[in-house]
Amino acid sequence: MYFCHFSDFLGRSHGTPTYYMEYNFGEIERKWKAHWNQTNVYKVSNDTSKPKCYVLDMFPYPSGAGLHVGHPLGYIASDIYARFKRLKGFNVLHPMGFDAFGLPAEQYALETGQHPADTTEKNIARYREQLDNIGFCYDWSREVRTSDPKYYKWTQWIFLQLFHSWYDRTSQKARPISELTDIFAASGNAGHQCPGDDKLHFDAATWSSYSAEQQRAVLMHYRLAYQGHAQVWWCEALGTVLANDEVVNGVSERGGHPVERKLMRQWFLRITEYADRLLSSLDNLDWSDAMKEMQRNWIGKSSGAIVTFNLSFGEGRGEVSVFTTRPDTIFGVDFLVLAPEHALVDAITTNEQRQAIDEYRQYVKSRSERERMSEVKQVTGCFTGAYAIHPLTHNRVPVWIAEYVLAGYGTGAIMAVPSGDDRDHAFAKHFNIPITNIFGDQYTGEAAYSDKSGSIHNSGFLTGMTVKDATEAAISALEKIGSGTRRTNYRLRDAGFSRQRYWGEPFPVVYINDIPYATDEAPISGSLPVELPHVQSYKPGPEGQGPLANVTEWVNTTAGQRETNTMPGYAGSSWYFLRYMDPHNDTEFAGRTATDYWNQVDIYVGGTEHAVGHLLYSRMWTKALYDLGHIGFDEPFKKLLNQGMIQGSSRFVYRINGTNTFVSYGLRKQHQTTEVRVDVSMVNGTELDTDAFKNWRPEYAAAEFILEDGKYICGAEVEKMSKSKYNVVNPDDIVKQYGADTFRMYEMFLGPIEVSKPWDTKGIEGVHRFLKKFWRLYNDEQTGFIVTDEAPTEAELRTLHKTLKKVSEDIERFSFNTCVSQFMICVNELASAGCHKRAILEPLAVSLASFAPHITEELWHQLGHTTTILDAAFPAHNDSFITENSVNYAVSINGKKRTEIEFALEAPQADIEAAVLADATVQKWMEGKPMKKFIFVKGKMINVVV
RNA sequence: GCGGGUGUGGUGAAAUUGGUAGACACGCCAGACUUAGGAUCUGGUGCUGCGAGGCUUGGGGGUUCGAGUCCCUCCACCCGCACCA
Repeated sequence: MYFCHFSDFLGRSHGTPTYYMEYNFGEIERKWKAHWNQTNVYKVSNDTSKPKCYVLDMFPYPSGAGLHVGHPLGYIASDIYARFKRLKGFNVLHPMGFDAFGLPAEQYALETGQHPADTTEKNIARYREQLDNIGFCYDWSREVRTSDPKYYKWTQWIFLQLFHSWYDRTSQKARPISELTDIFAASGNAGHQCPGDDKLHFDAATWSSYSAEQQRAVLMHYRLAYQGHAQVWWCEALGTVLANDEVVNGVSERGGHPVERKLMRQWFLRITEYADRLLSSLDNLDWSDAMKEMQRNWIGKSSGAIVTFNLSFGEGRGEVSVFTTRPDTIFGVDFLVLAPEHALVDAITTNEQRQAIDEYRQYVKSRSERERMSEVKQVTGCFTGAYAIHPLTHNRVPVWIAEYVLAGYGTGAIMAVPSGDDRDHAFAKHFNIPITNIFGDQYTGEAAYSDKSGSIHNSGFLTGMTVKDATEAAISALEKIGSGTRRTNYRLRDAGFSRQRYWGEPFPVVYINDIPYATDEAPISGSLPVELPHVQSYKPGPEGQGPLANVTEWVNTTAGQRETNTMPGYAGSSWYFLRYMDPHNDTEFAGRTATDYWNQVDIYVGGTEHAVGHLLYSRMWTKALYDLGHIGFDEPFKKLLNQGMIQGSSRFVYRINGTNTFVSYGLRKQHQTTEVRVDVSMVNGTELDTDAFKNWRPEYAAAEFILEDGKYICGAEVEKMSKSKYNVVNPDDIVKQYGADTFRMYEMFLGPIEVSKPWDTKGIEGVHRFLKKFWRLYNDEQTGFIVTDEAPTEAELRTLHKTLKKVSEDIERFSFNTCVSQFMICVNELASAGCHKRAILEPLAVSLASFAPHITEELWHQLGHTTTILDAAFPAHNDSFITENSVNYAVSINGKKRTEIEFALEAPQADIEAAVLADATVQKWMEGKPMKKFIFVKGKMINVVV
């Protein structure tokens, strides 16, 4: 039997397979994919005595562009891990789904005039096809789509749980709001400071005297999902609200229209109540330091004090609070600075300063946030004319406003200590404000001393103390006179939860007389889900409202008007890992038996781009559901693995300016040229297929080329893989050409999973050759199946067991590239030994099965098995086959390796020492000098010191 | 500026606890089989030197019998945060 190699290389079918004597990946993969599909091999049961393992991928947003070779990197890694754990006897949950709601789909729909439901459906079908092509072991019967009403019913339900809950700071957990009303009726809010308004105090009698509406308004300040007001970017020309990243340089990204800040009523999640728990429970997670650090930065905990200063402005009196992380520097305060937007500015500005202040505030308004953030060097500010009274020294200190103080952080006001803070120092120098030195010789007068070591000087009762002691002493002193209090501040803000969009989850909320009611409480008492109405037009509603505001028959119910905002993209993704556990449950978001069994995600694989968004929100939702008793764990993802990006490798040609002639890379310097990107599919390595280039576009049809060595060589550059850079490689093409098994292994072979690296299609040949060589251990191209029952040699057993050991250890530590190397070493050794023995090849096939599932399933059946290799057991390695009884020692003289000598492993050190010293090479390098020391590390090396 | 990470041949990389640096591949060179080779196989390939040898893990310094690995310092690049009080 002779096959045409050429067609084989292209992966074409041979018609009737007479059984694959040579590796015909196309037929093999087609056959087993169909078989696995028919026999439901990937279906996972919740009902088993096996130990569980939950392996999760970050589910994709199905964009119109489809997958490129970079996307599946993490999916392949998790698939290998999931298959490996199954072979190791675990019940493995490895699901996949789609994050199908979102802004891009709505945008794409608006642009193309298709309904987002239709485009999303199409995109998912395409993603599914591409994923299936790679041979993943997902249990598709558990698929979730966030845009499916059966799914978002429970997203809405969880929102209602948050709406009906408050955070008890004493017990540090969420509790039902009904318990809070009981507390208020009994003792007012004295024991539970209001998180939405810390000035709100009432006793039981006052609470009872409130009207039902007033009580609801108070409760809104406590709810975990609550309504408040926030600034959004409003674009009059587009008639819509824009996301932060849709606003570039103060105008809309689309169209460049002017935008303005607009205050709108919005839903929020009170994630700030969870700040401390989100921070402290990071310590127990098996996440990378970088990832934990990003979350810590985002939460931004800083401890210090609130200090209150009395104010005097002309005849007026008042007070202002500042937040400081350095209460120990209180005696160094030379002035206060308020944010220009601070509410007090108008009131305290004196008549003499009013014009200057108004002008300065006008100037600040004209500055975009981007400008305010990027210009760090320039010092600006304006004196208000008001003075503050220092609470300890009773000195008068001037009150300024400056753009470097932000309204939204702390209290929007600071106490400036120029001798201890760089920005305050620069400000004082610029405006000639006298500087009080509280650091003695440590402060030079040239730059602020912001170091926290050393001691405090010139500071009354704090003088001589360390920073730490002075901080404590200052806070107690301020507390005693009622001018300050200890305070922990967080950078973290409550999460905005409203979007003025169509393609998202509707809120289960109805307004009666403008007061929001949950649909599951009286007087609404409706049921979930609140379905998103299918509409033809989803243009923005009036006055910045979402498109749903136009659907009056949906908005107006007998009880009242529906909320017309929708939930943001992260709503559905904050809990999807729970739904996979029990995806068809109609009565609960997931049954408790299921969530108790599957518990936390053991390994979560995804990119770093979700470091703070998705990963923080899902942690908060998990904690809230845990507090309310719905699940039994309060962290969702035990271990996190961040895959690196696969970058594109772009190719360039060089057009001689003003001509249609292109010059090869090496000769381009001899001409004035313009760099032009070309599609990587037309380039083999760096050699351009000039005919393909001519056919690419009409304007290149008559292109001419200046070649070097008869070839046109392209320039190359590594950059992000994207359509616009013409460097996208589609996994479908690679699978067609080399097969899914080769593709999977090559992605893993590229390097460590966490590291970003460029895609290079050329390198795939090595992995493909490996699989062909592996195949030939089992099959001869002329005679077919050649596996024998001969007894294996010691060397063959050593090769096998070394491989089993390394591969099982490396998979556990997610080092997949080294596994592939080890398989190559193993197959190279077995091929050289001419090994075709079942005792070696059967376990080897199982060990490779998680990397190359198709070829190993085929060989498994050739070996006579009738059940799937997925249900085989991963062969245990036996150390006794691995240990060698002699070692080739590296022998060094003074730490430099000079020779190698072989000794038995158990040889006594004295014998070895004698033999080494007698060795001719050793004697030559010792140059007759006496030996000082003999270092012998058993099994490793020998060093002679002279 | 702060925090985190990375730096090893022409290329992707390996070296898990300090113990033979460059495994395994790509590419390249030479050869075998062949009508042919994008099939398969064999040998070579860090740099330098005719050679013995010398040099080599971003640069410099240190600890050690021994450092890619530990410590100090400097440099470059990537990621996150940032007039954050």
